[in-house]
Amino acid sequence: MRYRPAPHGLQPIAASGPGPLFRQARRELQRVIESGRYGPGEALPSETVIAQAMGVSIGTLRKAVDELVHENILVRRQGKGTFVAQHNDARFLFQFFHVEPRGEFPTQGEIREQEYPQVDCVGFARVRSDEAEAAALRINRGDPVWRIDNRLSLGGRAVVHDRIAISAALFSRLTERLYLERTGTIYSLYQTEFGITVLRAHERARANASTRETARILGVAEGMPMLEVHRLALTFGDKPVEYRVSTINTAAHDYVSLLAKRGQVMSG
Amino acid sequence: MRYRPAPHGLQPIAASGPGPLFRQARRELQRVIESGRYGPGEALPSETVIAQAMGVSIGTLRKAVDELVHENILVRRQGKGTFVAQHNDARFLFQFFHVEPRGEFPTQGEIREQEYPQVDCVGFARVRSDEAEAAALRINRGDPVWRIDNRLSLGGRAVVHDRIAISAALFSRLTERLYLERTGTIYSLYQTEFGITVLRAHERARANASTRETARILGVAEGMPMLEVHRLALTFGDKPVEYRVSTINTAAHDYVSLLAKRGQVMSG
DNA sequence: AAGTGGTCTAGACCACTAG
DNA sequence: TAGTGGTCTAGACCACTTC
Repeated sequence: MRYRPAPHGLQPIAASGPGPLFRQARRELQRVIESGRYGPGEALPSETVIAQAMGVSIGTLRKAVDELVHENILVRRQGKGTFVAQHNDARFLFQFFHVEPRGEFPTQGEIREQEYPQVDCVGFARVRSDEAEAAALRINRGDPVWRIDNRLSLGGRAVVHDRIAISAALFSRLTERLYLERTGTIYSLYQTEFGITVLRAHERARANASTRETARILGVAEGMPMLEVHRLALTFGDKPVEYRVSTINTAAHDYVSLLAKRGQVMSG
Repeated sequence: MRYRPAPHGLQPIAASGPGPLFRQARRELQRVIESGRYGPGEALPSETVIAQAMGVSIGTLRKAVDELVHENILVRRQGKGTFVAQHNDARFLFQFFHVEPRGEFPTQGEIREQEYPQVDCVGFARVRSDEAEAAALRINRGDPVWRIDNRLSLGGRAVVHDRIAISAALFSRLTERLYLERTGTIYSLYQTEFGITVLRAHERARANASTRETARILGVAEGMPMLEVHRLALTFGDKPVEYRVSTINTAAHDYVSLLAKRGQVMSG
C-alpha cells in the first residue's frame, strides 16, 4: 500500500516556533490556505478535526481562526462550517468601492443601502509599464502590464474613471474577452481565474485638475477639480497585485473613508 | 455604620439580558466607564476582581474587555493593568490625522515614521451655526457653535486648513485662552477639560477649488484643486461632538486612507 | 514575592443547519 | 439526529511589572 498523507494537509505543531501557540496555528492554517488545498468558497475541516490534527486545544485553534476571520481570509457560518472567503460574497462587494452620492452623515447606526456601479470598459491594452505602475507593482519599468480603463456610473451618471494596471507576467492568461465576459467584480476574476486573492489595499487620495482624457470619459470640463485615489491592492505576504488610479467626479458624490462604516478601529 | 457601595461600582450580571453573557459584561463595563467612575488614564480593577464582581468567569470577562480594547476604549498593559484610553497617548496621535508627504507605497510591513503637524490658530469665534454644521451636529440651525480655524504645517509648509465647529452649549466653558493654552491635541482637550471622549469618526472626501479664504491661509492661488475632508467625530452612543472640514493642499502631500495602515478589516 | 494581564487546556452545553 | 460553530467555565501556568 502506498503512503497516504493526511487528507487535510495539516501539520501538527511540534517544534515550538516563534510566538504563542495560537499564532503558530494561525500560520499553519494560512499556509494550507495559500497552498490552494482549500479554494475560495470551500469549507475547512471542522474545528475539532483541525485542533486534533495540529495537536492544540480547540480554544487555541479558535483564536487562530478568529484572526483569519478578522482579516477576511476565512468566513464562519454557524452550523455549517468555516469557509475560505471569496470575493463574490455580498459582504465583500463594497470592501473596495467607496463612492457614494453626496448626503448627510448617517444618524445613529443607520445603514445606507449602497448602489453598485455600472462598469463600462473603455480601454484594454497590453503596454509597457510606466514609472508609477512599475514602482507600485514592484516590477521593472517597461515590463509589460495590462492597462484597463473603465467608466463607472451611478444612477446613470458617469462618476469614476478607473485606470487599472496589473502585471502581464502575473496575469499572462488574461484576454480582453475573458475580462469582458467575466461575471462579478474584477477581484472575483483574479480569484477565480488566476487564484489570486486580494486581501487588503493601500489608498492615497489627492485633488487634481481633470486631464483631457478623463474629462472626455466622464463628460466633464477639462481642468475641473477631481478627486484622485491611488490604490495598491495586495495579496498574501503583502505582494502587490494591482495598481489602480480612480479619478472621481465629486460634484455630486463623495469618497467615503472606511473608518466611517462601523465601530471598527485600527489595532495599532 | 453607613451602607457602603462596592468601591468599583460594578453590578453583578443577574437578569439574563439580551445577547450572550460576554456582551452584557461589555455593556456593564462600558456603563461604568461612561459614568466617569474611571477617568481617562485610570486603571480598572483587575480582571479577576471584575469577573467576581460581575459573577462571570474570567474568560468571559476577558472577551468583553477584548471588544472594548478593540474599539480603543480600553488599553491593556501586561503586568500593570487595564486602563481607560486617553487621547494624548502616543498610539492615538495619528488616529485622526491622515496627511502625509507624497511618497511611494510602503514595501512589506515597513512603517513610515509620521510627522505631527504644527498647528496655528487663525480664527476663534462664537457664531451661529450654518446649515451644514447644524445638520452634522444635530442641533438647530442658528444654535451657537465655537468655530475654530487652524493652519496645519508639515516641514514648515502650510498644508491644511481646518475649520472646526463644536456646539457652544456642549462646550460652554470653552474660552479662546483655554483653547490656545492647551497641551496636546484638541481631542485631548475635549477629554481632559470636558469629559468628552472622541471614539470614532465619519469622513467623506471630495475635490473642490480653493476658496479665497483658504487660499489666503495656505498661501496658494485661488481656484486651485484642493482636497476637502468632512469629518464628524463621535463619542459614546454615536453622539456627534465635532464637525470639521479639512482643506488640504495635495500638491506635495496625500490623504492616506485608514485601511492602508494595517491588516485590519471591517467586521461586517 | 506579589499582582497584573497573556496563554492554554479540557470539557460542558447551546444555537444553528442539514438530511 | 448528527455535525457544525458559539458560549462559558475553572483552573493551570507563563511573562511582565513593581516593590
